[in-house]
Amino acid sequence: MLAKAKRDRAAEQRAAVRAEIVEAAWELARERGLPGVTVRDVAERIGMRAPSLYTHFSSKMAIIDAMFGQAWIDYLEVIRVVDQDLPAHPRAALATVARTFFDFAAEDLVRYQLMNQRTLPGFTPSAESYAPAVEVLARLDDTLRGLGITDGETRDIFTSTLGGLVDQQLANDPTGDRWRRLIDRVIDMYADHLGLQGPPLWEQS
Amino acid sequence: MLAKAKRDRAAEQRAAVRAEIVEAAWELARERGLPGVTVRDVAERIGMRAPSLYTHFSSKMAIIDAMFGQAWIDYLEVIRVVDQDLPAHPRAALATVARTFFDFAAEDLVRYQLMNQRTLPGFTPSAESYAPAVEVLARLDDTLRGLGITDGETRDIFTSTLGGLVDQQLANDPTGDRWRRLIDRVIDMYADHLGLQGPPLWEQS
DNA sequence: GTCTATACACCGATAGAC
DNA sequence: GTCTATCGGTGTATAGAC
Repeated sequence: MLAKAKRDRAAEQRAAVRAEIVEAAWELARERGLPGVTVRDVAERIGMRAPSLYTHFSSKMAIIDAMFGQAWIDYLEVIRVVDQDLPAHPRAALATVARTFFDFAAEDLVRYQLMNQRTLPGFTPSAESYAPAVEVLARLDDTLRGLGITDGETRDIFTSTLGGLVDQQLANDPTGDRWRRLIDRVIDMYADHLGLQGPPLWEQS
Repeated sequence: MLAKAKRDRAAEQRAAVRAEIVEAAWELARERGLPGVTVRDVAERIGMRAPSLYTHFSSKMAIIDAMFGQAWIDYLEVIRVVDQDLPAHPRAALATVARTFFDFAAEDLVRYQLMNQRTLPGFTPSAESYAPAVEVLARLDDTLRGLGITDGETRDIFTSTLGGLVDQQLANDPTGDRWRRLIDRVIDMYADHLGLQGPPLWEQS
């Protein structure tokens, strides 16, 4: 029993150090982009030397992989909360889903690149890190099914249209809201295309 | 006169070498991604040593900048041809514009990343290299205006929706056509939203 | 587990001979 | 204009002392 408790404390300590490493890696990524994350600098930021990190991660890619997984887990937590009280109005529900995704993405360009774009040549997420991404998509499917959207192509149009707004925002106006302001119009356009009932979110002049 | 002719030949030679360098850089980028483009390897590919490249480009970034400019010039040439006989039917014209962009983008993932995404930390195109991109957007404005689309937001919806299809295609199904097949549906959705007349491109079952 | 020291490969860029 | 040689730096990763 004593031994058990001791092992648990050690495991907790190791997990804490791992989290500290990943957090430092995120800081560097935000400041200098994903390629700016180097083992040396991550170690320095938490008062370690580079070789010490290899006690906790087998390689730099393992650190990136942990960042990828954590980002999707963070988003999963966000939508778990949001999904609990989506508006009853279908268009408003779609707009809420869209705005939640948009804001999470726009909040952190580097995180979005890591999560959704193939920006790191050679990086492929591990099955473990990919799992929360799969769950996010499954939940989105559930939500859309609740609104009567069951067709795969129709779902693809939703995700790609939304992704397009995010991409343009991040690429061309990273600190503004030029494309965010279009969310309601785009949701109406999509809802009209589906024949979703209810008043439009956006009033054309 | 003789001196003039001699200078011209020298200038042509220099331009040819520059083009050769840029072409070799593209080959490397396609094979190994944009970060895989190194001055050494570009030089080796054309039978030179790395320092010799600095006779033709002041830095590696200058090479990337030339690649950026050339990519947009290439696309400009494509749409100059396509614009000459766009279909009379407005929806068909939109679909042609969309398919032209989509296919050019999907043809070369790395080129698309360089042209349209902020994937290289620290790279900002020079004014000269950016000029053809501006002209492409101006021509798109002309085309859309010809279809009665004059509002900036409405234009932004077109470009972002189209970009979204491309991004999803490249990120999730780079060799397939899962999102390309949605172009007609998406164009109809957009045209319906605008109140564009004419029969739909895509027949819902 | 963390450290120092270091290996090894690679990078962009420059100096100076030819 | 191209070369050889090299600088000063980067990177990931390992060996071995403590």
